Amino acid sequence: MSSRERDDAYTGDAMPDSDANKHEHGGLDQSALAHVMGYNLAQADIPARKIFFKHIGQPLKLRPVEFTILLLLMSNKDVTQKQLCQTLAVTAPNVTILLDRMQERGLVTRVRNETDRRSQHILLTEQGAALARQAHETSLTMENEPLRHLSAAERAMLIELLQKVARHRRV
Amino acid sequence: MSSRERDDAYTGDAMPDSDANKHEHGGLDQSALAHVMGYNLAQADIPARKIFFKHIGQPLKLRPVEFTILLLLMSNKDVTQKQLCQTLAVTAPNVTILLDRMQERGLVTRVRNETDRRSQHILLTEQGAALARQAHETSLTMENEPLRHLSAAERAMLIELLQKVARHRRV
DNA sequence: TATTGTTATACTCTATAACTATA
DNA sequence: TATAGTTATAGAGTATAACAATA
Repeated sequence: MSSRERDDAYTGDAMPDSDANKHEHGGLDQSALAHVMGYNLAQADIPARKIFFKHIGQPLKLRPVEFTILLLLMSNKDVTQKQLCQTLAVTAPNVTILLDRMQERGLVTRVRNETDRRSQHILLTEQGAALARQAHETSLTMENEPLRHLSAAERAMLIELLQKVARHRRV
Repeated sequence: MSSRERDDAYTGDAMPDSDANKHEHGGLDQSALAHVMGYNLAQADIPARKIFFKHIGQPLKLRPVEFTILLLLMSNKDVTQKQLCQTLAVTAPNVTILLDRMQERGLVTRVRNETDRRSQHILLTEQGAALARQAHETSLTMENEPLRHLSAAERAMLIELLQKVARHRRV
């Protein structure tokens, strides 16, 4: 079956620390998976989540999705739950539950949209806005140290490419 | 901060690629989040998961972690549960449950390590090896069409950068 | 004493179906 | 009829603590 058939695709990557597909965490050869986008996303997500929970998740008592919602509300007016569903790829019932929790915590309020009373606009409270600002501030620097082995250009490139992947999903 | 500072990005909808942080899915301005690695990973993961479930998850009845385990077993000998824990960042009890399920399904067997009888080696059965080969084969091409808007160089670069992020996590 | 793996358990996350209220 | 949101519920994923066997 030759799990080595794609090795050439990774040679000559000109990276300083470019070992082959071996000796990662657990010392397993990952060559059969190296080409799968989803696998690499999951692997990169491990340190990313660790960083998030250390700097924002635990100190501010925020889950990733809650953090995201706060920051989206910070930059957008008249946000509806439907919009959050689409942006976050979370189902409507789960957004309802998330917002219930955030509302009980005094971070957001829901205001019925008077032009279409089926929908509601989600608003940050004073407290929610303050927390959003604090989380945003923290997020600006928290990844610097753990990702110091990536140059600024590499980080910018990585984010650009991730957005290119994300942008072209159909809904 | 003014939540309206990026309104100018509103204009010029229906652009192929070059738009700013607006008009993603749900039409929300994501500028406050655009710099956060974890957020971009999550966004890119949405289409990646969709691709996986369409081509492998549903037809082969495999979850992402099970797929990963199969392919790791395909390329590695004498794999222990401990190694899987470290590579996948999954806790020991959950690896136990995962392997129980895969064993019941006839995909793997566990063989006690005779040099250190605390550990076991996970082996693919005939059936498991066949499924692994099939999944691997599918994984080689399944992302081509949905990621066609990324050039080969961009995909290679993206994967390389993701691995660079992943490689430097401590355990 | 430390390590590998298991059991028991609980908590979170996510998904679906059925419902309401509005349009 | 269709849409925004809710309720109820079940399944999957993930985490911790306590334990057994082995080193």
